[in-house]
Amino acid sequence: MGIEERKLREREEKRDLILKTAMQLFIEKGINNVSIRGIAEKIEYSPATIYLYFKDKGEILHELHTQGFEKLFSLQRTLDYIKDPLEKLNQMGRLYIKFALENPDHYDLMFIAKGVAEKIFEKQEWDVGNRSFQYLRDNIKDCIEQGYIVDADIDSATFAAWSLVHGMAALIIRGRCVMLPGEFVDHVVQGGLKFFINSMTIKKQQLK
Amino acid sequence: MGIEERKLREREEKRDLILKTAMQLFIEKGINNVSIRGIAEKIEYSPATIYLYFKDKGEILHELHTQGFEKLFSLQRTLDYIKDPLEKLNQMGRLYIKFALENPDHYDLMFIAKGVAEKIFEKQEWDVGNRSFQYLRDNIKDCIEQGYIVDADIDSATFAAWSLVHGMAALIIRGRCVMLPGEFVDHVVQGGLKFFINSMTIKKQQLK
DNA sequence: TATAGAAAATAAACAAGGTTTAGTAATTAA
DNA sequence: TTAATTACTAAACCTTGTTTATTTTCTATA
Repeated sequence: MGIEERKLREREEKRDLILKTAMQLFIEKGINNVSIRGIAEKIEYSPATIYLYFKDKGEILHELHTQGFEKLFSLQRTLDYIKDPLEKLNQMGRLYIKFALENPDHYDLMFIAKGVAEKIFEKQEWDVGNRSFQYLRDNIKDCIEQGYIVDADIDSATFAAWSLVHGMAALIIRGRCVMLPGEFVDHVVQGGLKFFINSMTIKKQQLK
Repeated sequence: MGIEERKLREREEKRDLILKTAMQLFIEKGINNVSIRGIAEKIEYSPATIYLYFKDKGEILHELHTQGFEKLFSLQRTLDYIKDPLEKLNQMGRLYIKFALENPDHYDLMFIAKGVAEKIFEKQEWDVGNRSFQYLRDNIKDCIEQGYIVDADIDSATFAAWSLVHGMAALIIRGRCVMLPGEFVDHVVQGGLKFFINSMTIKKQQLK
Protein backbone atom coordinates (compact mmCIF):
# COMPACT_ATOMS: atom_id res chain seq x y z
CA MET A 1 0.00 0.00 0.00
CA GLY A 2 1.49 3.29 -1.16
CA ILE A 3 -0.86 5.55 0.76
CA GLU A 4 1.10 5.47 3.95
CA GLU A 5 4.30 6.14 2.05
CA ARG A 6 2.71 9.05 0.25
CA LYS A 7 1.52 10.47 3.55
CA LEU A 8 4.95 10.11 5.03
CA ARG A 9 6.43 11.82 2.00
CA GLU A 10 3.87 14.62 2.14
CA ARG A 11 4.60 15.08 5.81
CA GLU A 12 8.29 15.32 5.05
CA GLU A 13 7.63 17.75 2.23
CA LYS A 14 5.56 20.00 4.44
CA ARG A 15 8.26 19.96 7.08
CA ASP A 16 10.78 20.96 4.47
CA LEU A 17 8.47 23.65 3.17
CA ILE A 18 8.22 25.14 6.63
CA LEU A 19 11.99 25.06 7.04
CA LYS A 20 12.62 26.50 3.61
CA THR A 21 10.09 29.27 4.16
CA ALA A 22 11.50 30.07 7.58
CA MET A 23 15.02 30.35 6.17
CA GLN A 24 13.83 32.47 3.29
CA LEU A 25 12.09 34.86 5.66
CA PHE A 26 15.14 34.95 7.93
CA ILE A 27 17.25 36.05 5.00
CA GLU A 28 14.67 38.53 3.79
CA LYS A 29 13.72 40.16 7.06
CA GLY A 30 16.32 39.15 9.62
CA ILE A 31 15.94 36.33 12.09
CA ASN A 32 14.48 38.62 14.71
CA ASN A 33 11.65 39.81 12.54
CA VAL A 34 10.26 36.43 11.65
CA SER A 35 7.40 34.94 13.65
CA ILE A 36 5.68 31.58 13.59
CA ARG A 37 2.64 33.47 12.39
CA GLY A 38 4.64 34.99 9.57
CA ILE A 39 5.86 31.62 8.42
CA ALA A 40 2.34 30.21 8.64
CA GLU A 41 0.93 33.04 6.59
CA LYS A 42 3.58 32.64 3.92
CA ILE A 43 2.78 28.96 3.41
CA GLU A 44 -0.95 29.65 3.78
CA TYR A 45 -1.58 27.52 6.82
CA SER A 46 -2.67 28.39 10.31
CA PRO A 47 0.00 29.00 12.94
CA ALA A 48 -1.15 25.96 14.89
CA THR A 49 -0.26 23.74 11.95
CA ILE A 50 3.41 24.57 12.41
CA TYR A 51 3.21 22.91 15.80
CA LEU A 52 2.13 19.63 14.20
CA TYR A 53 5.52 19.50 12.53
CA PHE A 54 7.77 21.13 15.11
CA LYS A 55 7.68 21.03 18.87
CA ASP A 56 8.42 24.73 19.13
CA LYS A 57 10.22 27.58 17.43
CA GLY A 58 13.52 26.46 18.83
CA GLU A 59 13.23 23.19 16.97
CA ILE A 60 12.92 25.02 13.67
CA LEU A 61 16.02 27.04 14.50
CA HIS A 62 17.86 23.92 15.54
CA GLU A 63 16.98 22.16 12.31
CA LEU A 64 18.24 25.07 10.23
CA HIS A 65 21.33 25.22 12.38
CA THR A 66 21.97 21.58 11.52
CA GLN A 67 21.45 22.22 7.82
CA GLY A 68 24.02 24.99 8.11
CA PHE A 69 26.56 22.57 9.52
CA GLU A 70 25.90 20.14 6.69
CA LYS A 71 26.58 22.90 4.22
CA LEU A 72 29.74 24.07 5.96
CA PHE A 73 31.10 20.56 6.21
CA SER A 74 30.44 19.80 2.55
CA LEU A 75 32.30 23.01 1.73
CA GLN A 76 35.21 21.97 3.89
CA ARG A 77 35.37 18.64 2.08
CA THR A 78 36.04 20.48 -1.19
CA LEU A 79 39.48 21.17 0.28
CA ASP A 80 40.28 17.50 0.69
CA TYR A 81 42.59 17.58 -2.30
CA ILE A 82 44.99 20.09 -0.77
CA LYS A 83 48.11 18.32 0.42
CA ASP A 84 50.10 21.04 2.15
CA PRO A 85 48.49 21.48 5.57
CA LEU A 86 49.54 25.10 5.77
CA GLU A 87 47.97 25.94 2.44
CA LYS A 88 44.94 23.96 3.52
CA LEU A 89 44.73 25.91 6.76
CA ASN A 90 44.87 29.09 4.78
CA GLN A 91 42.10 27.97 2.44
CA MET A 92 39.99 26.72 5.32
CA GLY A 93 40.19 30.11 6.95
CA ARG A 94 39.17 31.90 3.80
CA LEU A 95 36.38 29.45 3.15
CA TYR A 96 35.08 29.74 6.69
CA ILE A 97 34.92 33.51 6.55
CA LYS A 98 33.39 33.40 3.09
CA PHE A 99 30.71 30.99 4.27
CA ALA A 100 29.94 33.13 7.29
CA LEU A 101 29.66 36.38 5.40
CA GLU A 102 27.71 34.94 2.49
CA ASN A 103 25.29 33.09 4.77
CA PRO A 104 25.10 35.36 7.79
CA ASP A 105 21.76 34.01 8.95
CA HIS A 106 22.85 30.42 8.81
CA TYR A 107 26.09 31.33 10.51
CA ASP A 108 24.23 33.24 13.18
CA LEU A 109 22.07 30.23 13.99
CA MET A 110 25.08 27.94 14.03
CA PHE A 111 27.44 29.94 16.18
CA ILE A 112 25.88 33.01 17.70
CA ALA A 113 22.13 32.86 18.28
CA LYS A 114 20.68 32.18 21.67
CA GLY A 115 17.99 29.59 22.14
CA VAL A 116 19.81 27.27 19.77
CA ALA A 117 22.67 26.26 22.01
CA GLU A 118 20.14 25.16 24.61
CA LYS A 119 18.54 22.80 22.09
CA ILE A 120 21.92 21.43 21.14
CA PHE A 121 22.64 20.63 24.74
CA GLU A 122 19.14 19.30 25.33
CA LYS A 123 19.43 16.94 22.40
CA GLN A 124 23.12 16.21 23.02
CA GLU A 125 23.61 16.74 19.31
CA TRP A 126 27.03 18.15 18.63
CA ASP A 127 28.13 15.57 16.13
CA VAL A 128 27.51 17.77 13.10
CA GLY A 129 29.53 20.53 14.67
CA ASN A 130 32.25 18.26 15.93
CA ARG A 131 32.80 16.89 12.45
CA SER A 132 33.83 20.33 11.23
CA PHE A 133 35.90 20.96 14.31
CA GLN A 134 37.70 17.67 13.85
CA TYR A 135 38.37 18.49 10.24
CA LEU A 136 40.19 21.59 11.36
CA ARG A 137 41.87 19.78 14.22
CA ASP A 138 43.20 17.05 11.94
CA ASN A 139 44.73 19.66 9.73
CA ILE A 140 46.28 21.51 12.63
CA LYS A 141 47.67 18.20 13.75
CA ASP A 142 49.31 17.80 10.35
CA CYS A 143 50.69 21.31 10.65
CA ILE A 144 52.25 20.45 13.97
CA GLU A 145 53.62 17.14 12.75
CA GLN A 146 55.17 18.81 9.75
CA GLY A 147 56.75 21.47 11.90
CA TYR A 148 54.69 24.43 10.77
CA ILE A 149 53.48 24.95 14.28
CA VAL A 150 55.65 24.60 17.34
CA ASP A 151 55.20 25.14 21.03
CA ALA A 152 51.49 24.42 21.04
CA ASP A 153 49.22 21.55 21.84
CA ILE A 154 46.78 20.60 19.12
CA ASP A 155 43.64 21.64 20.92
CA SER A 156 44.87 25.05 21.95
CA ALA A 157 46.03 25.82 18.44
CA THR A 158 42.79 24.55 16.95
CA PHE A 159 40.71 26.58 19.35
CA ALA A 160 42.78 29.66 18.59
CA ALA A 161 42.31 29.25 14.86
CA TRP A 162 38.60 28.69 15.20
CA SER A 163 38.28 31.63 17.58
CA LEU A 164 40.10 33.91 15.20
CA VAL A 165 37.80 33.29 12.26
CA HIS A 166 34.71 33.11 14.41
CA GLY A 167 35.64 36.35 16.07
CA MET A 168 35.98 38.11 12.75
CA ALA A 169 32.71 36.72 11.44
CA ALA A 170 30.79 37.37 14.62
CA LEU A 171 31.99 40.95 14.98
CA ILE A 172 30.96 41.71 11.44
CA ILE A 173 27.65 39.84 11.47
CA ARG A 174 26.58 41.41 14.73
CA GLY A 175 27.33 44.89 13.47
CA ARG A 176 30.38 45.66 15.61
CA CYS A 177 32.33 46.95 12.62
CA VAL A 178 29.70 49.23 11.14
CA MET A 179 31.78 52.26 11.96
CA LEU A 180 34.42 51.11 9.51
CA PRO A 181 34.12 51.39 5.74
CA GLY A 182 33.34 48.07 4.08
CA GLU A 183 36.53 47.88 2.03
CA PHE A 184 38.56 48.46 5.15
CA VAL A 185 36.83 45.56 6.87
CA ASP A 186 37.58 43.34 3.89
CA HIS A 187 41.17 44.43 4.10
CA VAL A 188 41.68 43.71 7.79
CA VAL A 189 39.88 40.39 7.53
CA GLN A 190 42.14 39.17 4.76
CA GLY A 191 45.14 40.85 6.31
CA GLY A 192 44.36 39.49 9.76
CA LEU A 193 44.04 35.98 8.42
CA LYS A 194 47.32 36.23 6.55
CA PHE A 195 48.97 37.68 9.60
CA PHE A 196 47.82 34.81 11.77
CA ILE A 197 48.96 32.18 9.31
CA ASN A 198 52.21 33.94 8.51
CA SER A 199 53.07 33.89 12.18
CA MET A 200 53.60 30.18 11.58
CA THR A 201 54.82 30.08 8.00
CA ILE A 202 57.83 32.21 8.57
CA LYS A 203 58.76 30.14 11.52
CA LYS A 204 58.81 26.97 9.47
CA GLN A 205 60.93 28.62 6.84
CA GLN A 206 63.27 29.80 9.52
CA LEU A 207 63.31 26.49 11.26
CA LYS A 208 63.95 24.49 8.16
CA MET B 1 16.79 77.70 44.10
CA GLY B 2 17.77 74.13 44.88
CA ILE B 3 14.43 72.57 44.02
CA GLU B 4 15.21 72.23 40.36
CA GLU B 5 18.58 70.76 41.16
CA ARG B 6 17.06 68.30 43.56
CA LYS B 7 14.54 67.25 40.93
CA LEU B 8 17.29 66.81 38.41
CA ARG B 9 19.24 64.74 40.86
CA GLU B 10 16.21 62.63 41.72
CA ARG B 11 15.57 62.07 38.06
CA GLU B 12 19.15 60.96 37.57
CA GLU B 13 18.90 58.68 40.56
CA LYS B 14 15.77 57.03 39.25
CA ARG B 15 17.39 56.52 35.88
CA ASP B 16 20.33 54.90 37.59
CA LEU B 17 18.03 52.77 39.69
CA ILE B 18 16.35 51.49 36.55
CA LEU B 19 19.69 50.70 34.96
CA LYS B 20 21.04 49.07 38.08
CA THR B 21 17.93 46.97 38.47
CA ALA B 22 17.94 45.98 34.82
CA MET B 23 21.56 44.87 35.04
CA GLN B 24 20.92 43.01 38.25
CA LEU B 25 18.02 41.13 36.67
CA PHE B 26 20.08 40.41 33.56
CA ILE B 27 22.72 38.77 35.69
CA GLU B 28 20.16 36.91 37.77
CA LYS B 29 17.86 35.64 35.07
CA GLY B 30 19.66 36.11 31.76
CA ILE B 31 19.14 39.02 29.41
CA ASN B 32 16.42 37.20 27.51
CA ASN B 33 14.26 36.63 30.54
CA VAL B 34 14.05 40.22 31.68
CA SER B 35 11.12 42.38 30.67
CA ILE B 36 10.31 46.03 31.12
CA ARG B 37 7.43 44.85 33.25
CA GLY B 38 9.84 42.82 35.36
CA ILE B 39 12.12 45.77 35.93
CA ALA B 40 9.13 47.95 36.77
CA GLU B 41 7.84 45.46 39.30
CA LYS B 42 11.25 45.16 40.96
CA ILE B 43 11.50 48.91 41.52
CA GLU B 44 7.81 49.10 42.40
CA TYR B 45 6.75 51.45 39.64
CA SER B 46 4.42 50.95 36.74
CA PRO B 47 5.88 49.83 33.41
CA ALA B 48 4.88 53.11 31.83
CA THR B 49 7.17 54.97 34.20
CA ILE B 50 10.20 53.32 32.63
CA TYR B 51 9.28 55.07 29.41
CA LEU B 52 9.55 58.44 31.09
CA TYR B 53 13.24 57.76 31.58
CA PHE B 54 14.09 55.74 28.50
CA LYS B 55 12.82 55.96 24.94
CA ASP B 56 12.58 52.20 24.65
CA LYS B 57 14.13 48.97 25.82
CA GLY B 58 16.98 49.36 23.37
CA GLU B 59 18.05 52.55 25.07
CA ILE B 60 18.42 50.74 28.37
CA LEU B 61 20.54 48.10 26.70
CA HIS B 62 22.59 50.75 24.98
CA GLU B 63 23.22 52.57 28.23
CA LEU B 64 24.40 49.39 29.94
CA HIS B 65 26.54 48.65 26.91
CA THR B 66 28.21 52.01 27.37
CA GLN B 67 28.77 51.36 31.06
CA GLY B 68 30.41 48.11 30.07
CA PHE B 69 32.85 49.94 27.83
CA GLU B 70 33.69 52.34 30.64
CA LYS B 71 34.48 49.41 32.86
CA LEU B 72 36.57 47.65 30.25
CA PHE B 73 38.56 50.75 29.45
CA SER B 74 39.27 51.50 33.08
CA LEU B 75 40.53 47.93 33.39
CA GLN B 76 42.77 48.38 30.37
CA ARG B 77 44.23 51.50 31.94
CA THR B 78 45.49 49.43 34.87
CA LEU B 79 48.03 48.04 32.39
CA ASP B 80 49.47 51.46 31.62
CA TYR B 81 52.51 50.72 33.72
CA ILE B 82 53.68 47.81 31.58
CA LYS B 83 56.59 48.87 29.42
CA ASP B 84 57.21 45.86 27.21
CA PRO B 85 54.54 45.91 24.50
CA LEU B 86 54.60 42.16 24.11
CA GLU B 87 54.06 41.57 27.80
CA LYS B 88 51.38 44.21 27.68
CA LEU B 89 49.68 42.50 24.75
CA ASN B 90 49.73 39.30 26.70
CA GLN B 91 48.20 40.93 29.76
CA MET B 92 45.61 42.72 27.65
CA GLY B 93 44.49 39.44 26.19
CA ARG B 94 44.18 37.79 29.56
CA LEU B 95 42.38 40.79 30.97
CA TYR B 96 39.98 40.93 28.06
CA ILE B 97 39.00 37.29 28.39
CA LYS B 98 38.75 37.63 32.13
CA PHE B 99 36.45 40.62 31.80
CA ALA B 100 34.28 38.82 29.26
CA LEU B 101 33.90 35.64 31.27
CA GLU B 102 33.39 37.39 34.59
CA ASN B 103 30.84 39.81 33.13
CA PRO B 104 29.17 37.76 30.43
CA ASP B 105 26.03 39.87 30.36
CA HIS B 106 27.90 43.11 30.01
CA TYR B 107 30.11 41.55 27.40
CA ASP B 108 27.11 40.22 25.53
CA LEU B 109 25.56 43.66 25.35
CA MET B 110 28.82 45.23 24.27
CA PHE B 111 29.87 42.83 21.54
CA ILE B 112 27.24 40.25 20.72
CA ALA B 113 23.65 41.25 21.36
CA LYS B 114 21.38 42.36 18.59
CA GLY B 115 19.35 45.49 18.93
CA VAL B 116 22.29 47.26 20.51
CA ALA B 117 24.42 47.67 17.42
CA GLU B 118 21.52 49.42 15.72
CA LYS B 119 21.37 51.95 18.53
CA ILE B 120 25.11 52.50 18.28
CA PHE B 121 24.77 53.24 14.61
CA GLU B 122 21.66 55.33 15.12
CA LYS B 123 23.41 57.45 17.72
CA GLN B 124 26.77 57.35 15.93
CA GLU B 125 28.27 56.59 19.30
CA TRP B 126 31.33 54.45 18.90
CA ASP B 127 33.76 56.63 20.81
CA VAL B 128 33.64 54.51 23.96
CA GLY B 129 34.39 51.43 21.92
CA ASN B 130 37.00 53.07 19.77
CA ARG B 131 38.92 54.18 22.82
CA SER B 132 39.50 50.56 23.80
CA PHE B 133 40.28 49.57 20.25
CA GLN B 134 42.84 52.37 19.98
CA TYR B 135 44.41 51.28 23.22
CA LEU B 136 45.02 47.88 21.69
CA ARG B 137 46.06 49.37 18.39
CA ASP B 138 48.64 51.64 20.01
CA ASN B 139 50.17 48.67 21.71
CA ILE B 140 50.23 46.63 18.52
CA LYS B 141 51.92 49.60 16.92
CA ASP B 142 54.59 49.49 19.59
CA CYS B 143 54.97 45.77 18.99
CA ILE B 144 55.55 46.38 15.32
CA GLU B 145 57.94 49.24 15.90
CA GLN B 146 59.95 47.17 18.31
CA GLY B 147 60.12 44.30 15.88
CA TYR B 148 57.90 41.85 17.72
CA ILE B 149 55.54 41.75 14.79
CA VAL B 150 56.63 41.71 11.21
CA ASP B 151 54.90 41.39 7.89
CA ALA B 152 51.66 42.95 9.05
CA ASP B 153 49.97 46.29 8.90
CA ILE B 154 48.82 47.67 12.22
CA ASP B 155 45.12 47.43 11.54
CA SER B 156 45.15 43.87 10.31
CA ALA B 157 47.17 42.72 13.27
CA THR B 158 44.95 44.64 15.67
CA PHE B 159 41.80 43.22 14.15
CA ALA B 160 43.25 39.73 14.32
CA ALA B 161 44.11 40.10 17.98
CA TRP B 162 40.72 41.49 18.80
CA SER B 163 38.99 38.78 16.80
CA LEU B 164 40.91 36.06 18.56
CA VAL B 165 39.89 37.08 22.04
CA HIS B 166 36.40 38.04 21.00
CA GLY B 167 35.98 34.72 19.25
CA MET B 168 36.96 32.82 22.35
CA ALA B 169 34.71 34.86 24.59
CA ALA B 170 31.75 34.77 22.21
CA LEU B 171 31.93 31.03 21.64
CA ILE B 172 31.95 30.39 25.34
CA ILE B 173 29.33 32.95 26.30
CA ARG B 174 26.94 31.79 23.63
CA GLY B 175 27.25 28.19 24.70
CA ARG B 176 29.18 26.80 21.75
CA CYS B 177 31.64 25.04 23.99
CA VAL B 178 29.17 23.34 26.31
CA MET B 179 30.15 19.94 24.98
CA LEU B 180 33.63 20.38 26.39
CA PRO B 181 34.49 20.04 30.07
CA GLY B 182 35.05 23.38 31.76
CA GLU B 183 38.68 22.76 32.69
CA PHE B 184 39.42 21.87 29.11
CA VAL B 185 37.93 25.16 27.92
CA ASP B 186 40.08 27.02 30.43
CA HIS B 187 43.08 25.16 29.12
CA VAL B 188 42.53 25.90 25.44
CA VAL B 189 41.70 29.53 26.14
CA GLN B 190 44.94 30.08 27.99
CA GLY B 191 46.84 27.83 25.61
CA GLY B 192 45.34 29.47 22.54
CA LEU B 193 46.24 32.90 23.78
CA LYS B 194 49.80 31.86 24.52
CA PHE B 195 50.02 30.18 21.15
CA PHE B 196 48.92 33.32 19.37
CA ILE B 197 51.35 35.53 21.21
CA ASN B 198 54.20 33.05 20.99
CA SER B 199 53.81 33.04 17.23
CA MET B 200 55.37 36.50 17.47
CA THR B 201 57.66 36.17 20.43
CA ILE B 202 59.74 33.40 19.03
CA LYS B 203 60.09 35.29 15.82
CA LYS B 204 61.53 38.28 17.61
CA GLN B 205 63.98 36.08 19.46
CA GLN B 206 64.92 34.48 16.20
CA LEU B 207 65.19 37.77 14.39
CA LYS B 208 67.29 39.39 17.05
C1' DT C 1 -21.58 3.25 -0.74
C1' DA C 2 -22.13 4.67 3.88
C1' DT C 3 -19.75 5.29 8.03
C1' DA C 4 -16.66 4.86 12.07
C1' DG C 5 -12.25 6.13 13.23
C1' DA C 6 -7.89 8.35 12.41
C1' DA C 7 -5.28 12.12 10.73
C1' DA C 8 -4.73 16.94 9.45
C1' DA C 9 -5.90 21.44 10.04
C1' DT C 10 -7.84 25.35 12.23
C1' DA C 11 -10.30 28.97 15.18
C1' DA C 12 -10.06 30.84 19.30
C1' DA C 13 -8.02 31.68 23.33
C1' DC C 14 -4.11 32.30 26.90
C1' DA C 15 -0.16 34.42 28.60
C1' DA C 16 3.65 37.42 28.16
C1' DG C 17 5.87 41.17 26.31
C1' DG C 18 6.83 46.20 24.36
C1' DT C 19 4.64 50.37 23.92
C1' DT C 20 1.06 54.21 23.88
C1' DT C 21 -2.76 56.90 25.48
C1' DA C 22 -5.59 59.20 28.38
C1' DG C 23 -6.23 60.36 32.76
C1' DT C 24 -5.00 60.81 38.00
C1' DA C 25 -2.14 62.30 41.82
C1' DA C 26 1.52 65.08 43.57
C1' DT C 27 4.27 69.06 43.54
C1' DT C 28 5.41 73.77 42.70
C1' DA C 29 5.04 78.65 41.62
C1' DA C 30 1.82 82.51 41.72
C1' DT D 1 -5.57 78.92 47.55
C1' DT D 2 -5.26 77.89 42.92
C1' DA D 3 -3.44 77.24 38.32
C1' DA D 4 0.03 74.93 36.07
C1' DT D 5 3.50 71.78 35.71
C1' DT D 6 5.44 67.38 36.72
C1' DA D 7 5.35 62.50 37.99
C1' DC D 8 2.99 58.66 37.72
C1' DT D 9 -0.30 54.94 36.49
C1' DA D 10 -4.40 52.11 34.72
C1' DA D 11 -5.88 50.34 30.89
C1' DA D 12 -5.55 49.38 26.49
C1' DC D 13 -3.28 48.11 21.85
C1' DC D 14 -0.57 45.13 19.25
C1' DT D 15 2.54 41.39 18.39
C1' DT D 16 4.34 36.86 19.90
C1' DG D 17 4.68 31.85 21.14
C1' DT D 18 1.86 28.23 22.32
C1' DT D 19 -2.28 25.27 23.67
C1' DT D 20 -7.03 23.54 23.55
C1' DA D 21 -11.19 22.27 21.70
C1' DT D 22 -13.36 21.69 17.49
C1' DT D 23 -13.99 21.00 12.69
C1' DT D 24 -12.62 19.21 8.28
C1' DT D 25 -10.51 15.74 5.48
C1' DC D 26 -9.14 11.33 4.52
C1' DT D 27 -9.13 6.16 4.72
C1' DA D 28 -10.23 1.62 5.74
C1' DT D 29 -14.01 -1.41 6.37
C1' DA D 30 -18.85 -3.29 6.74
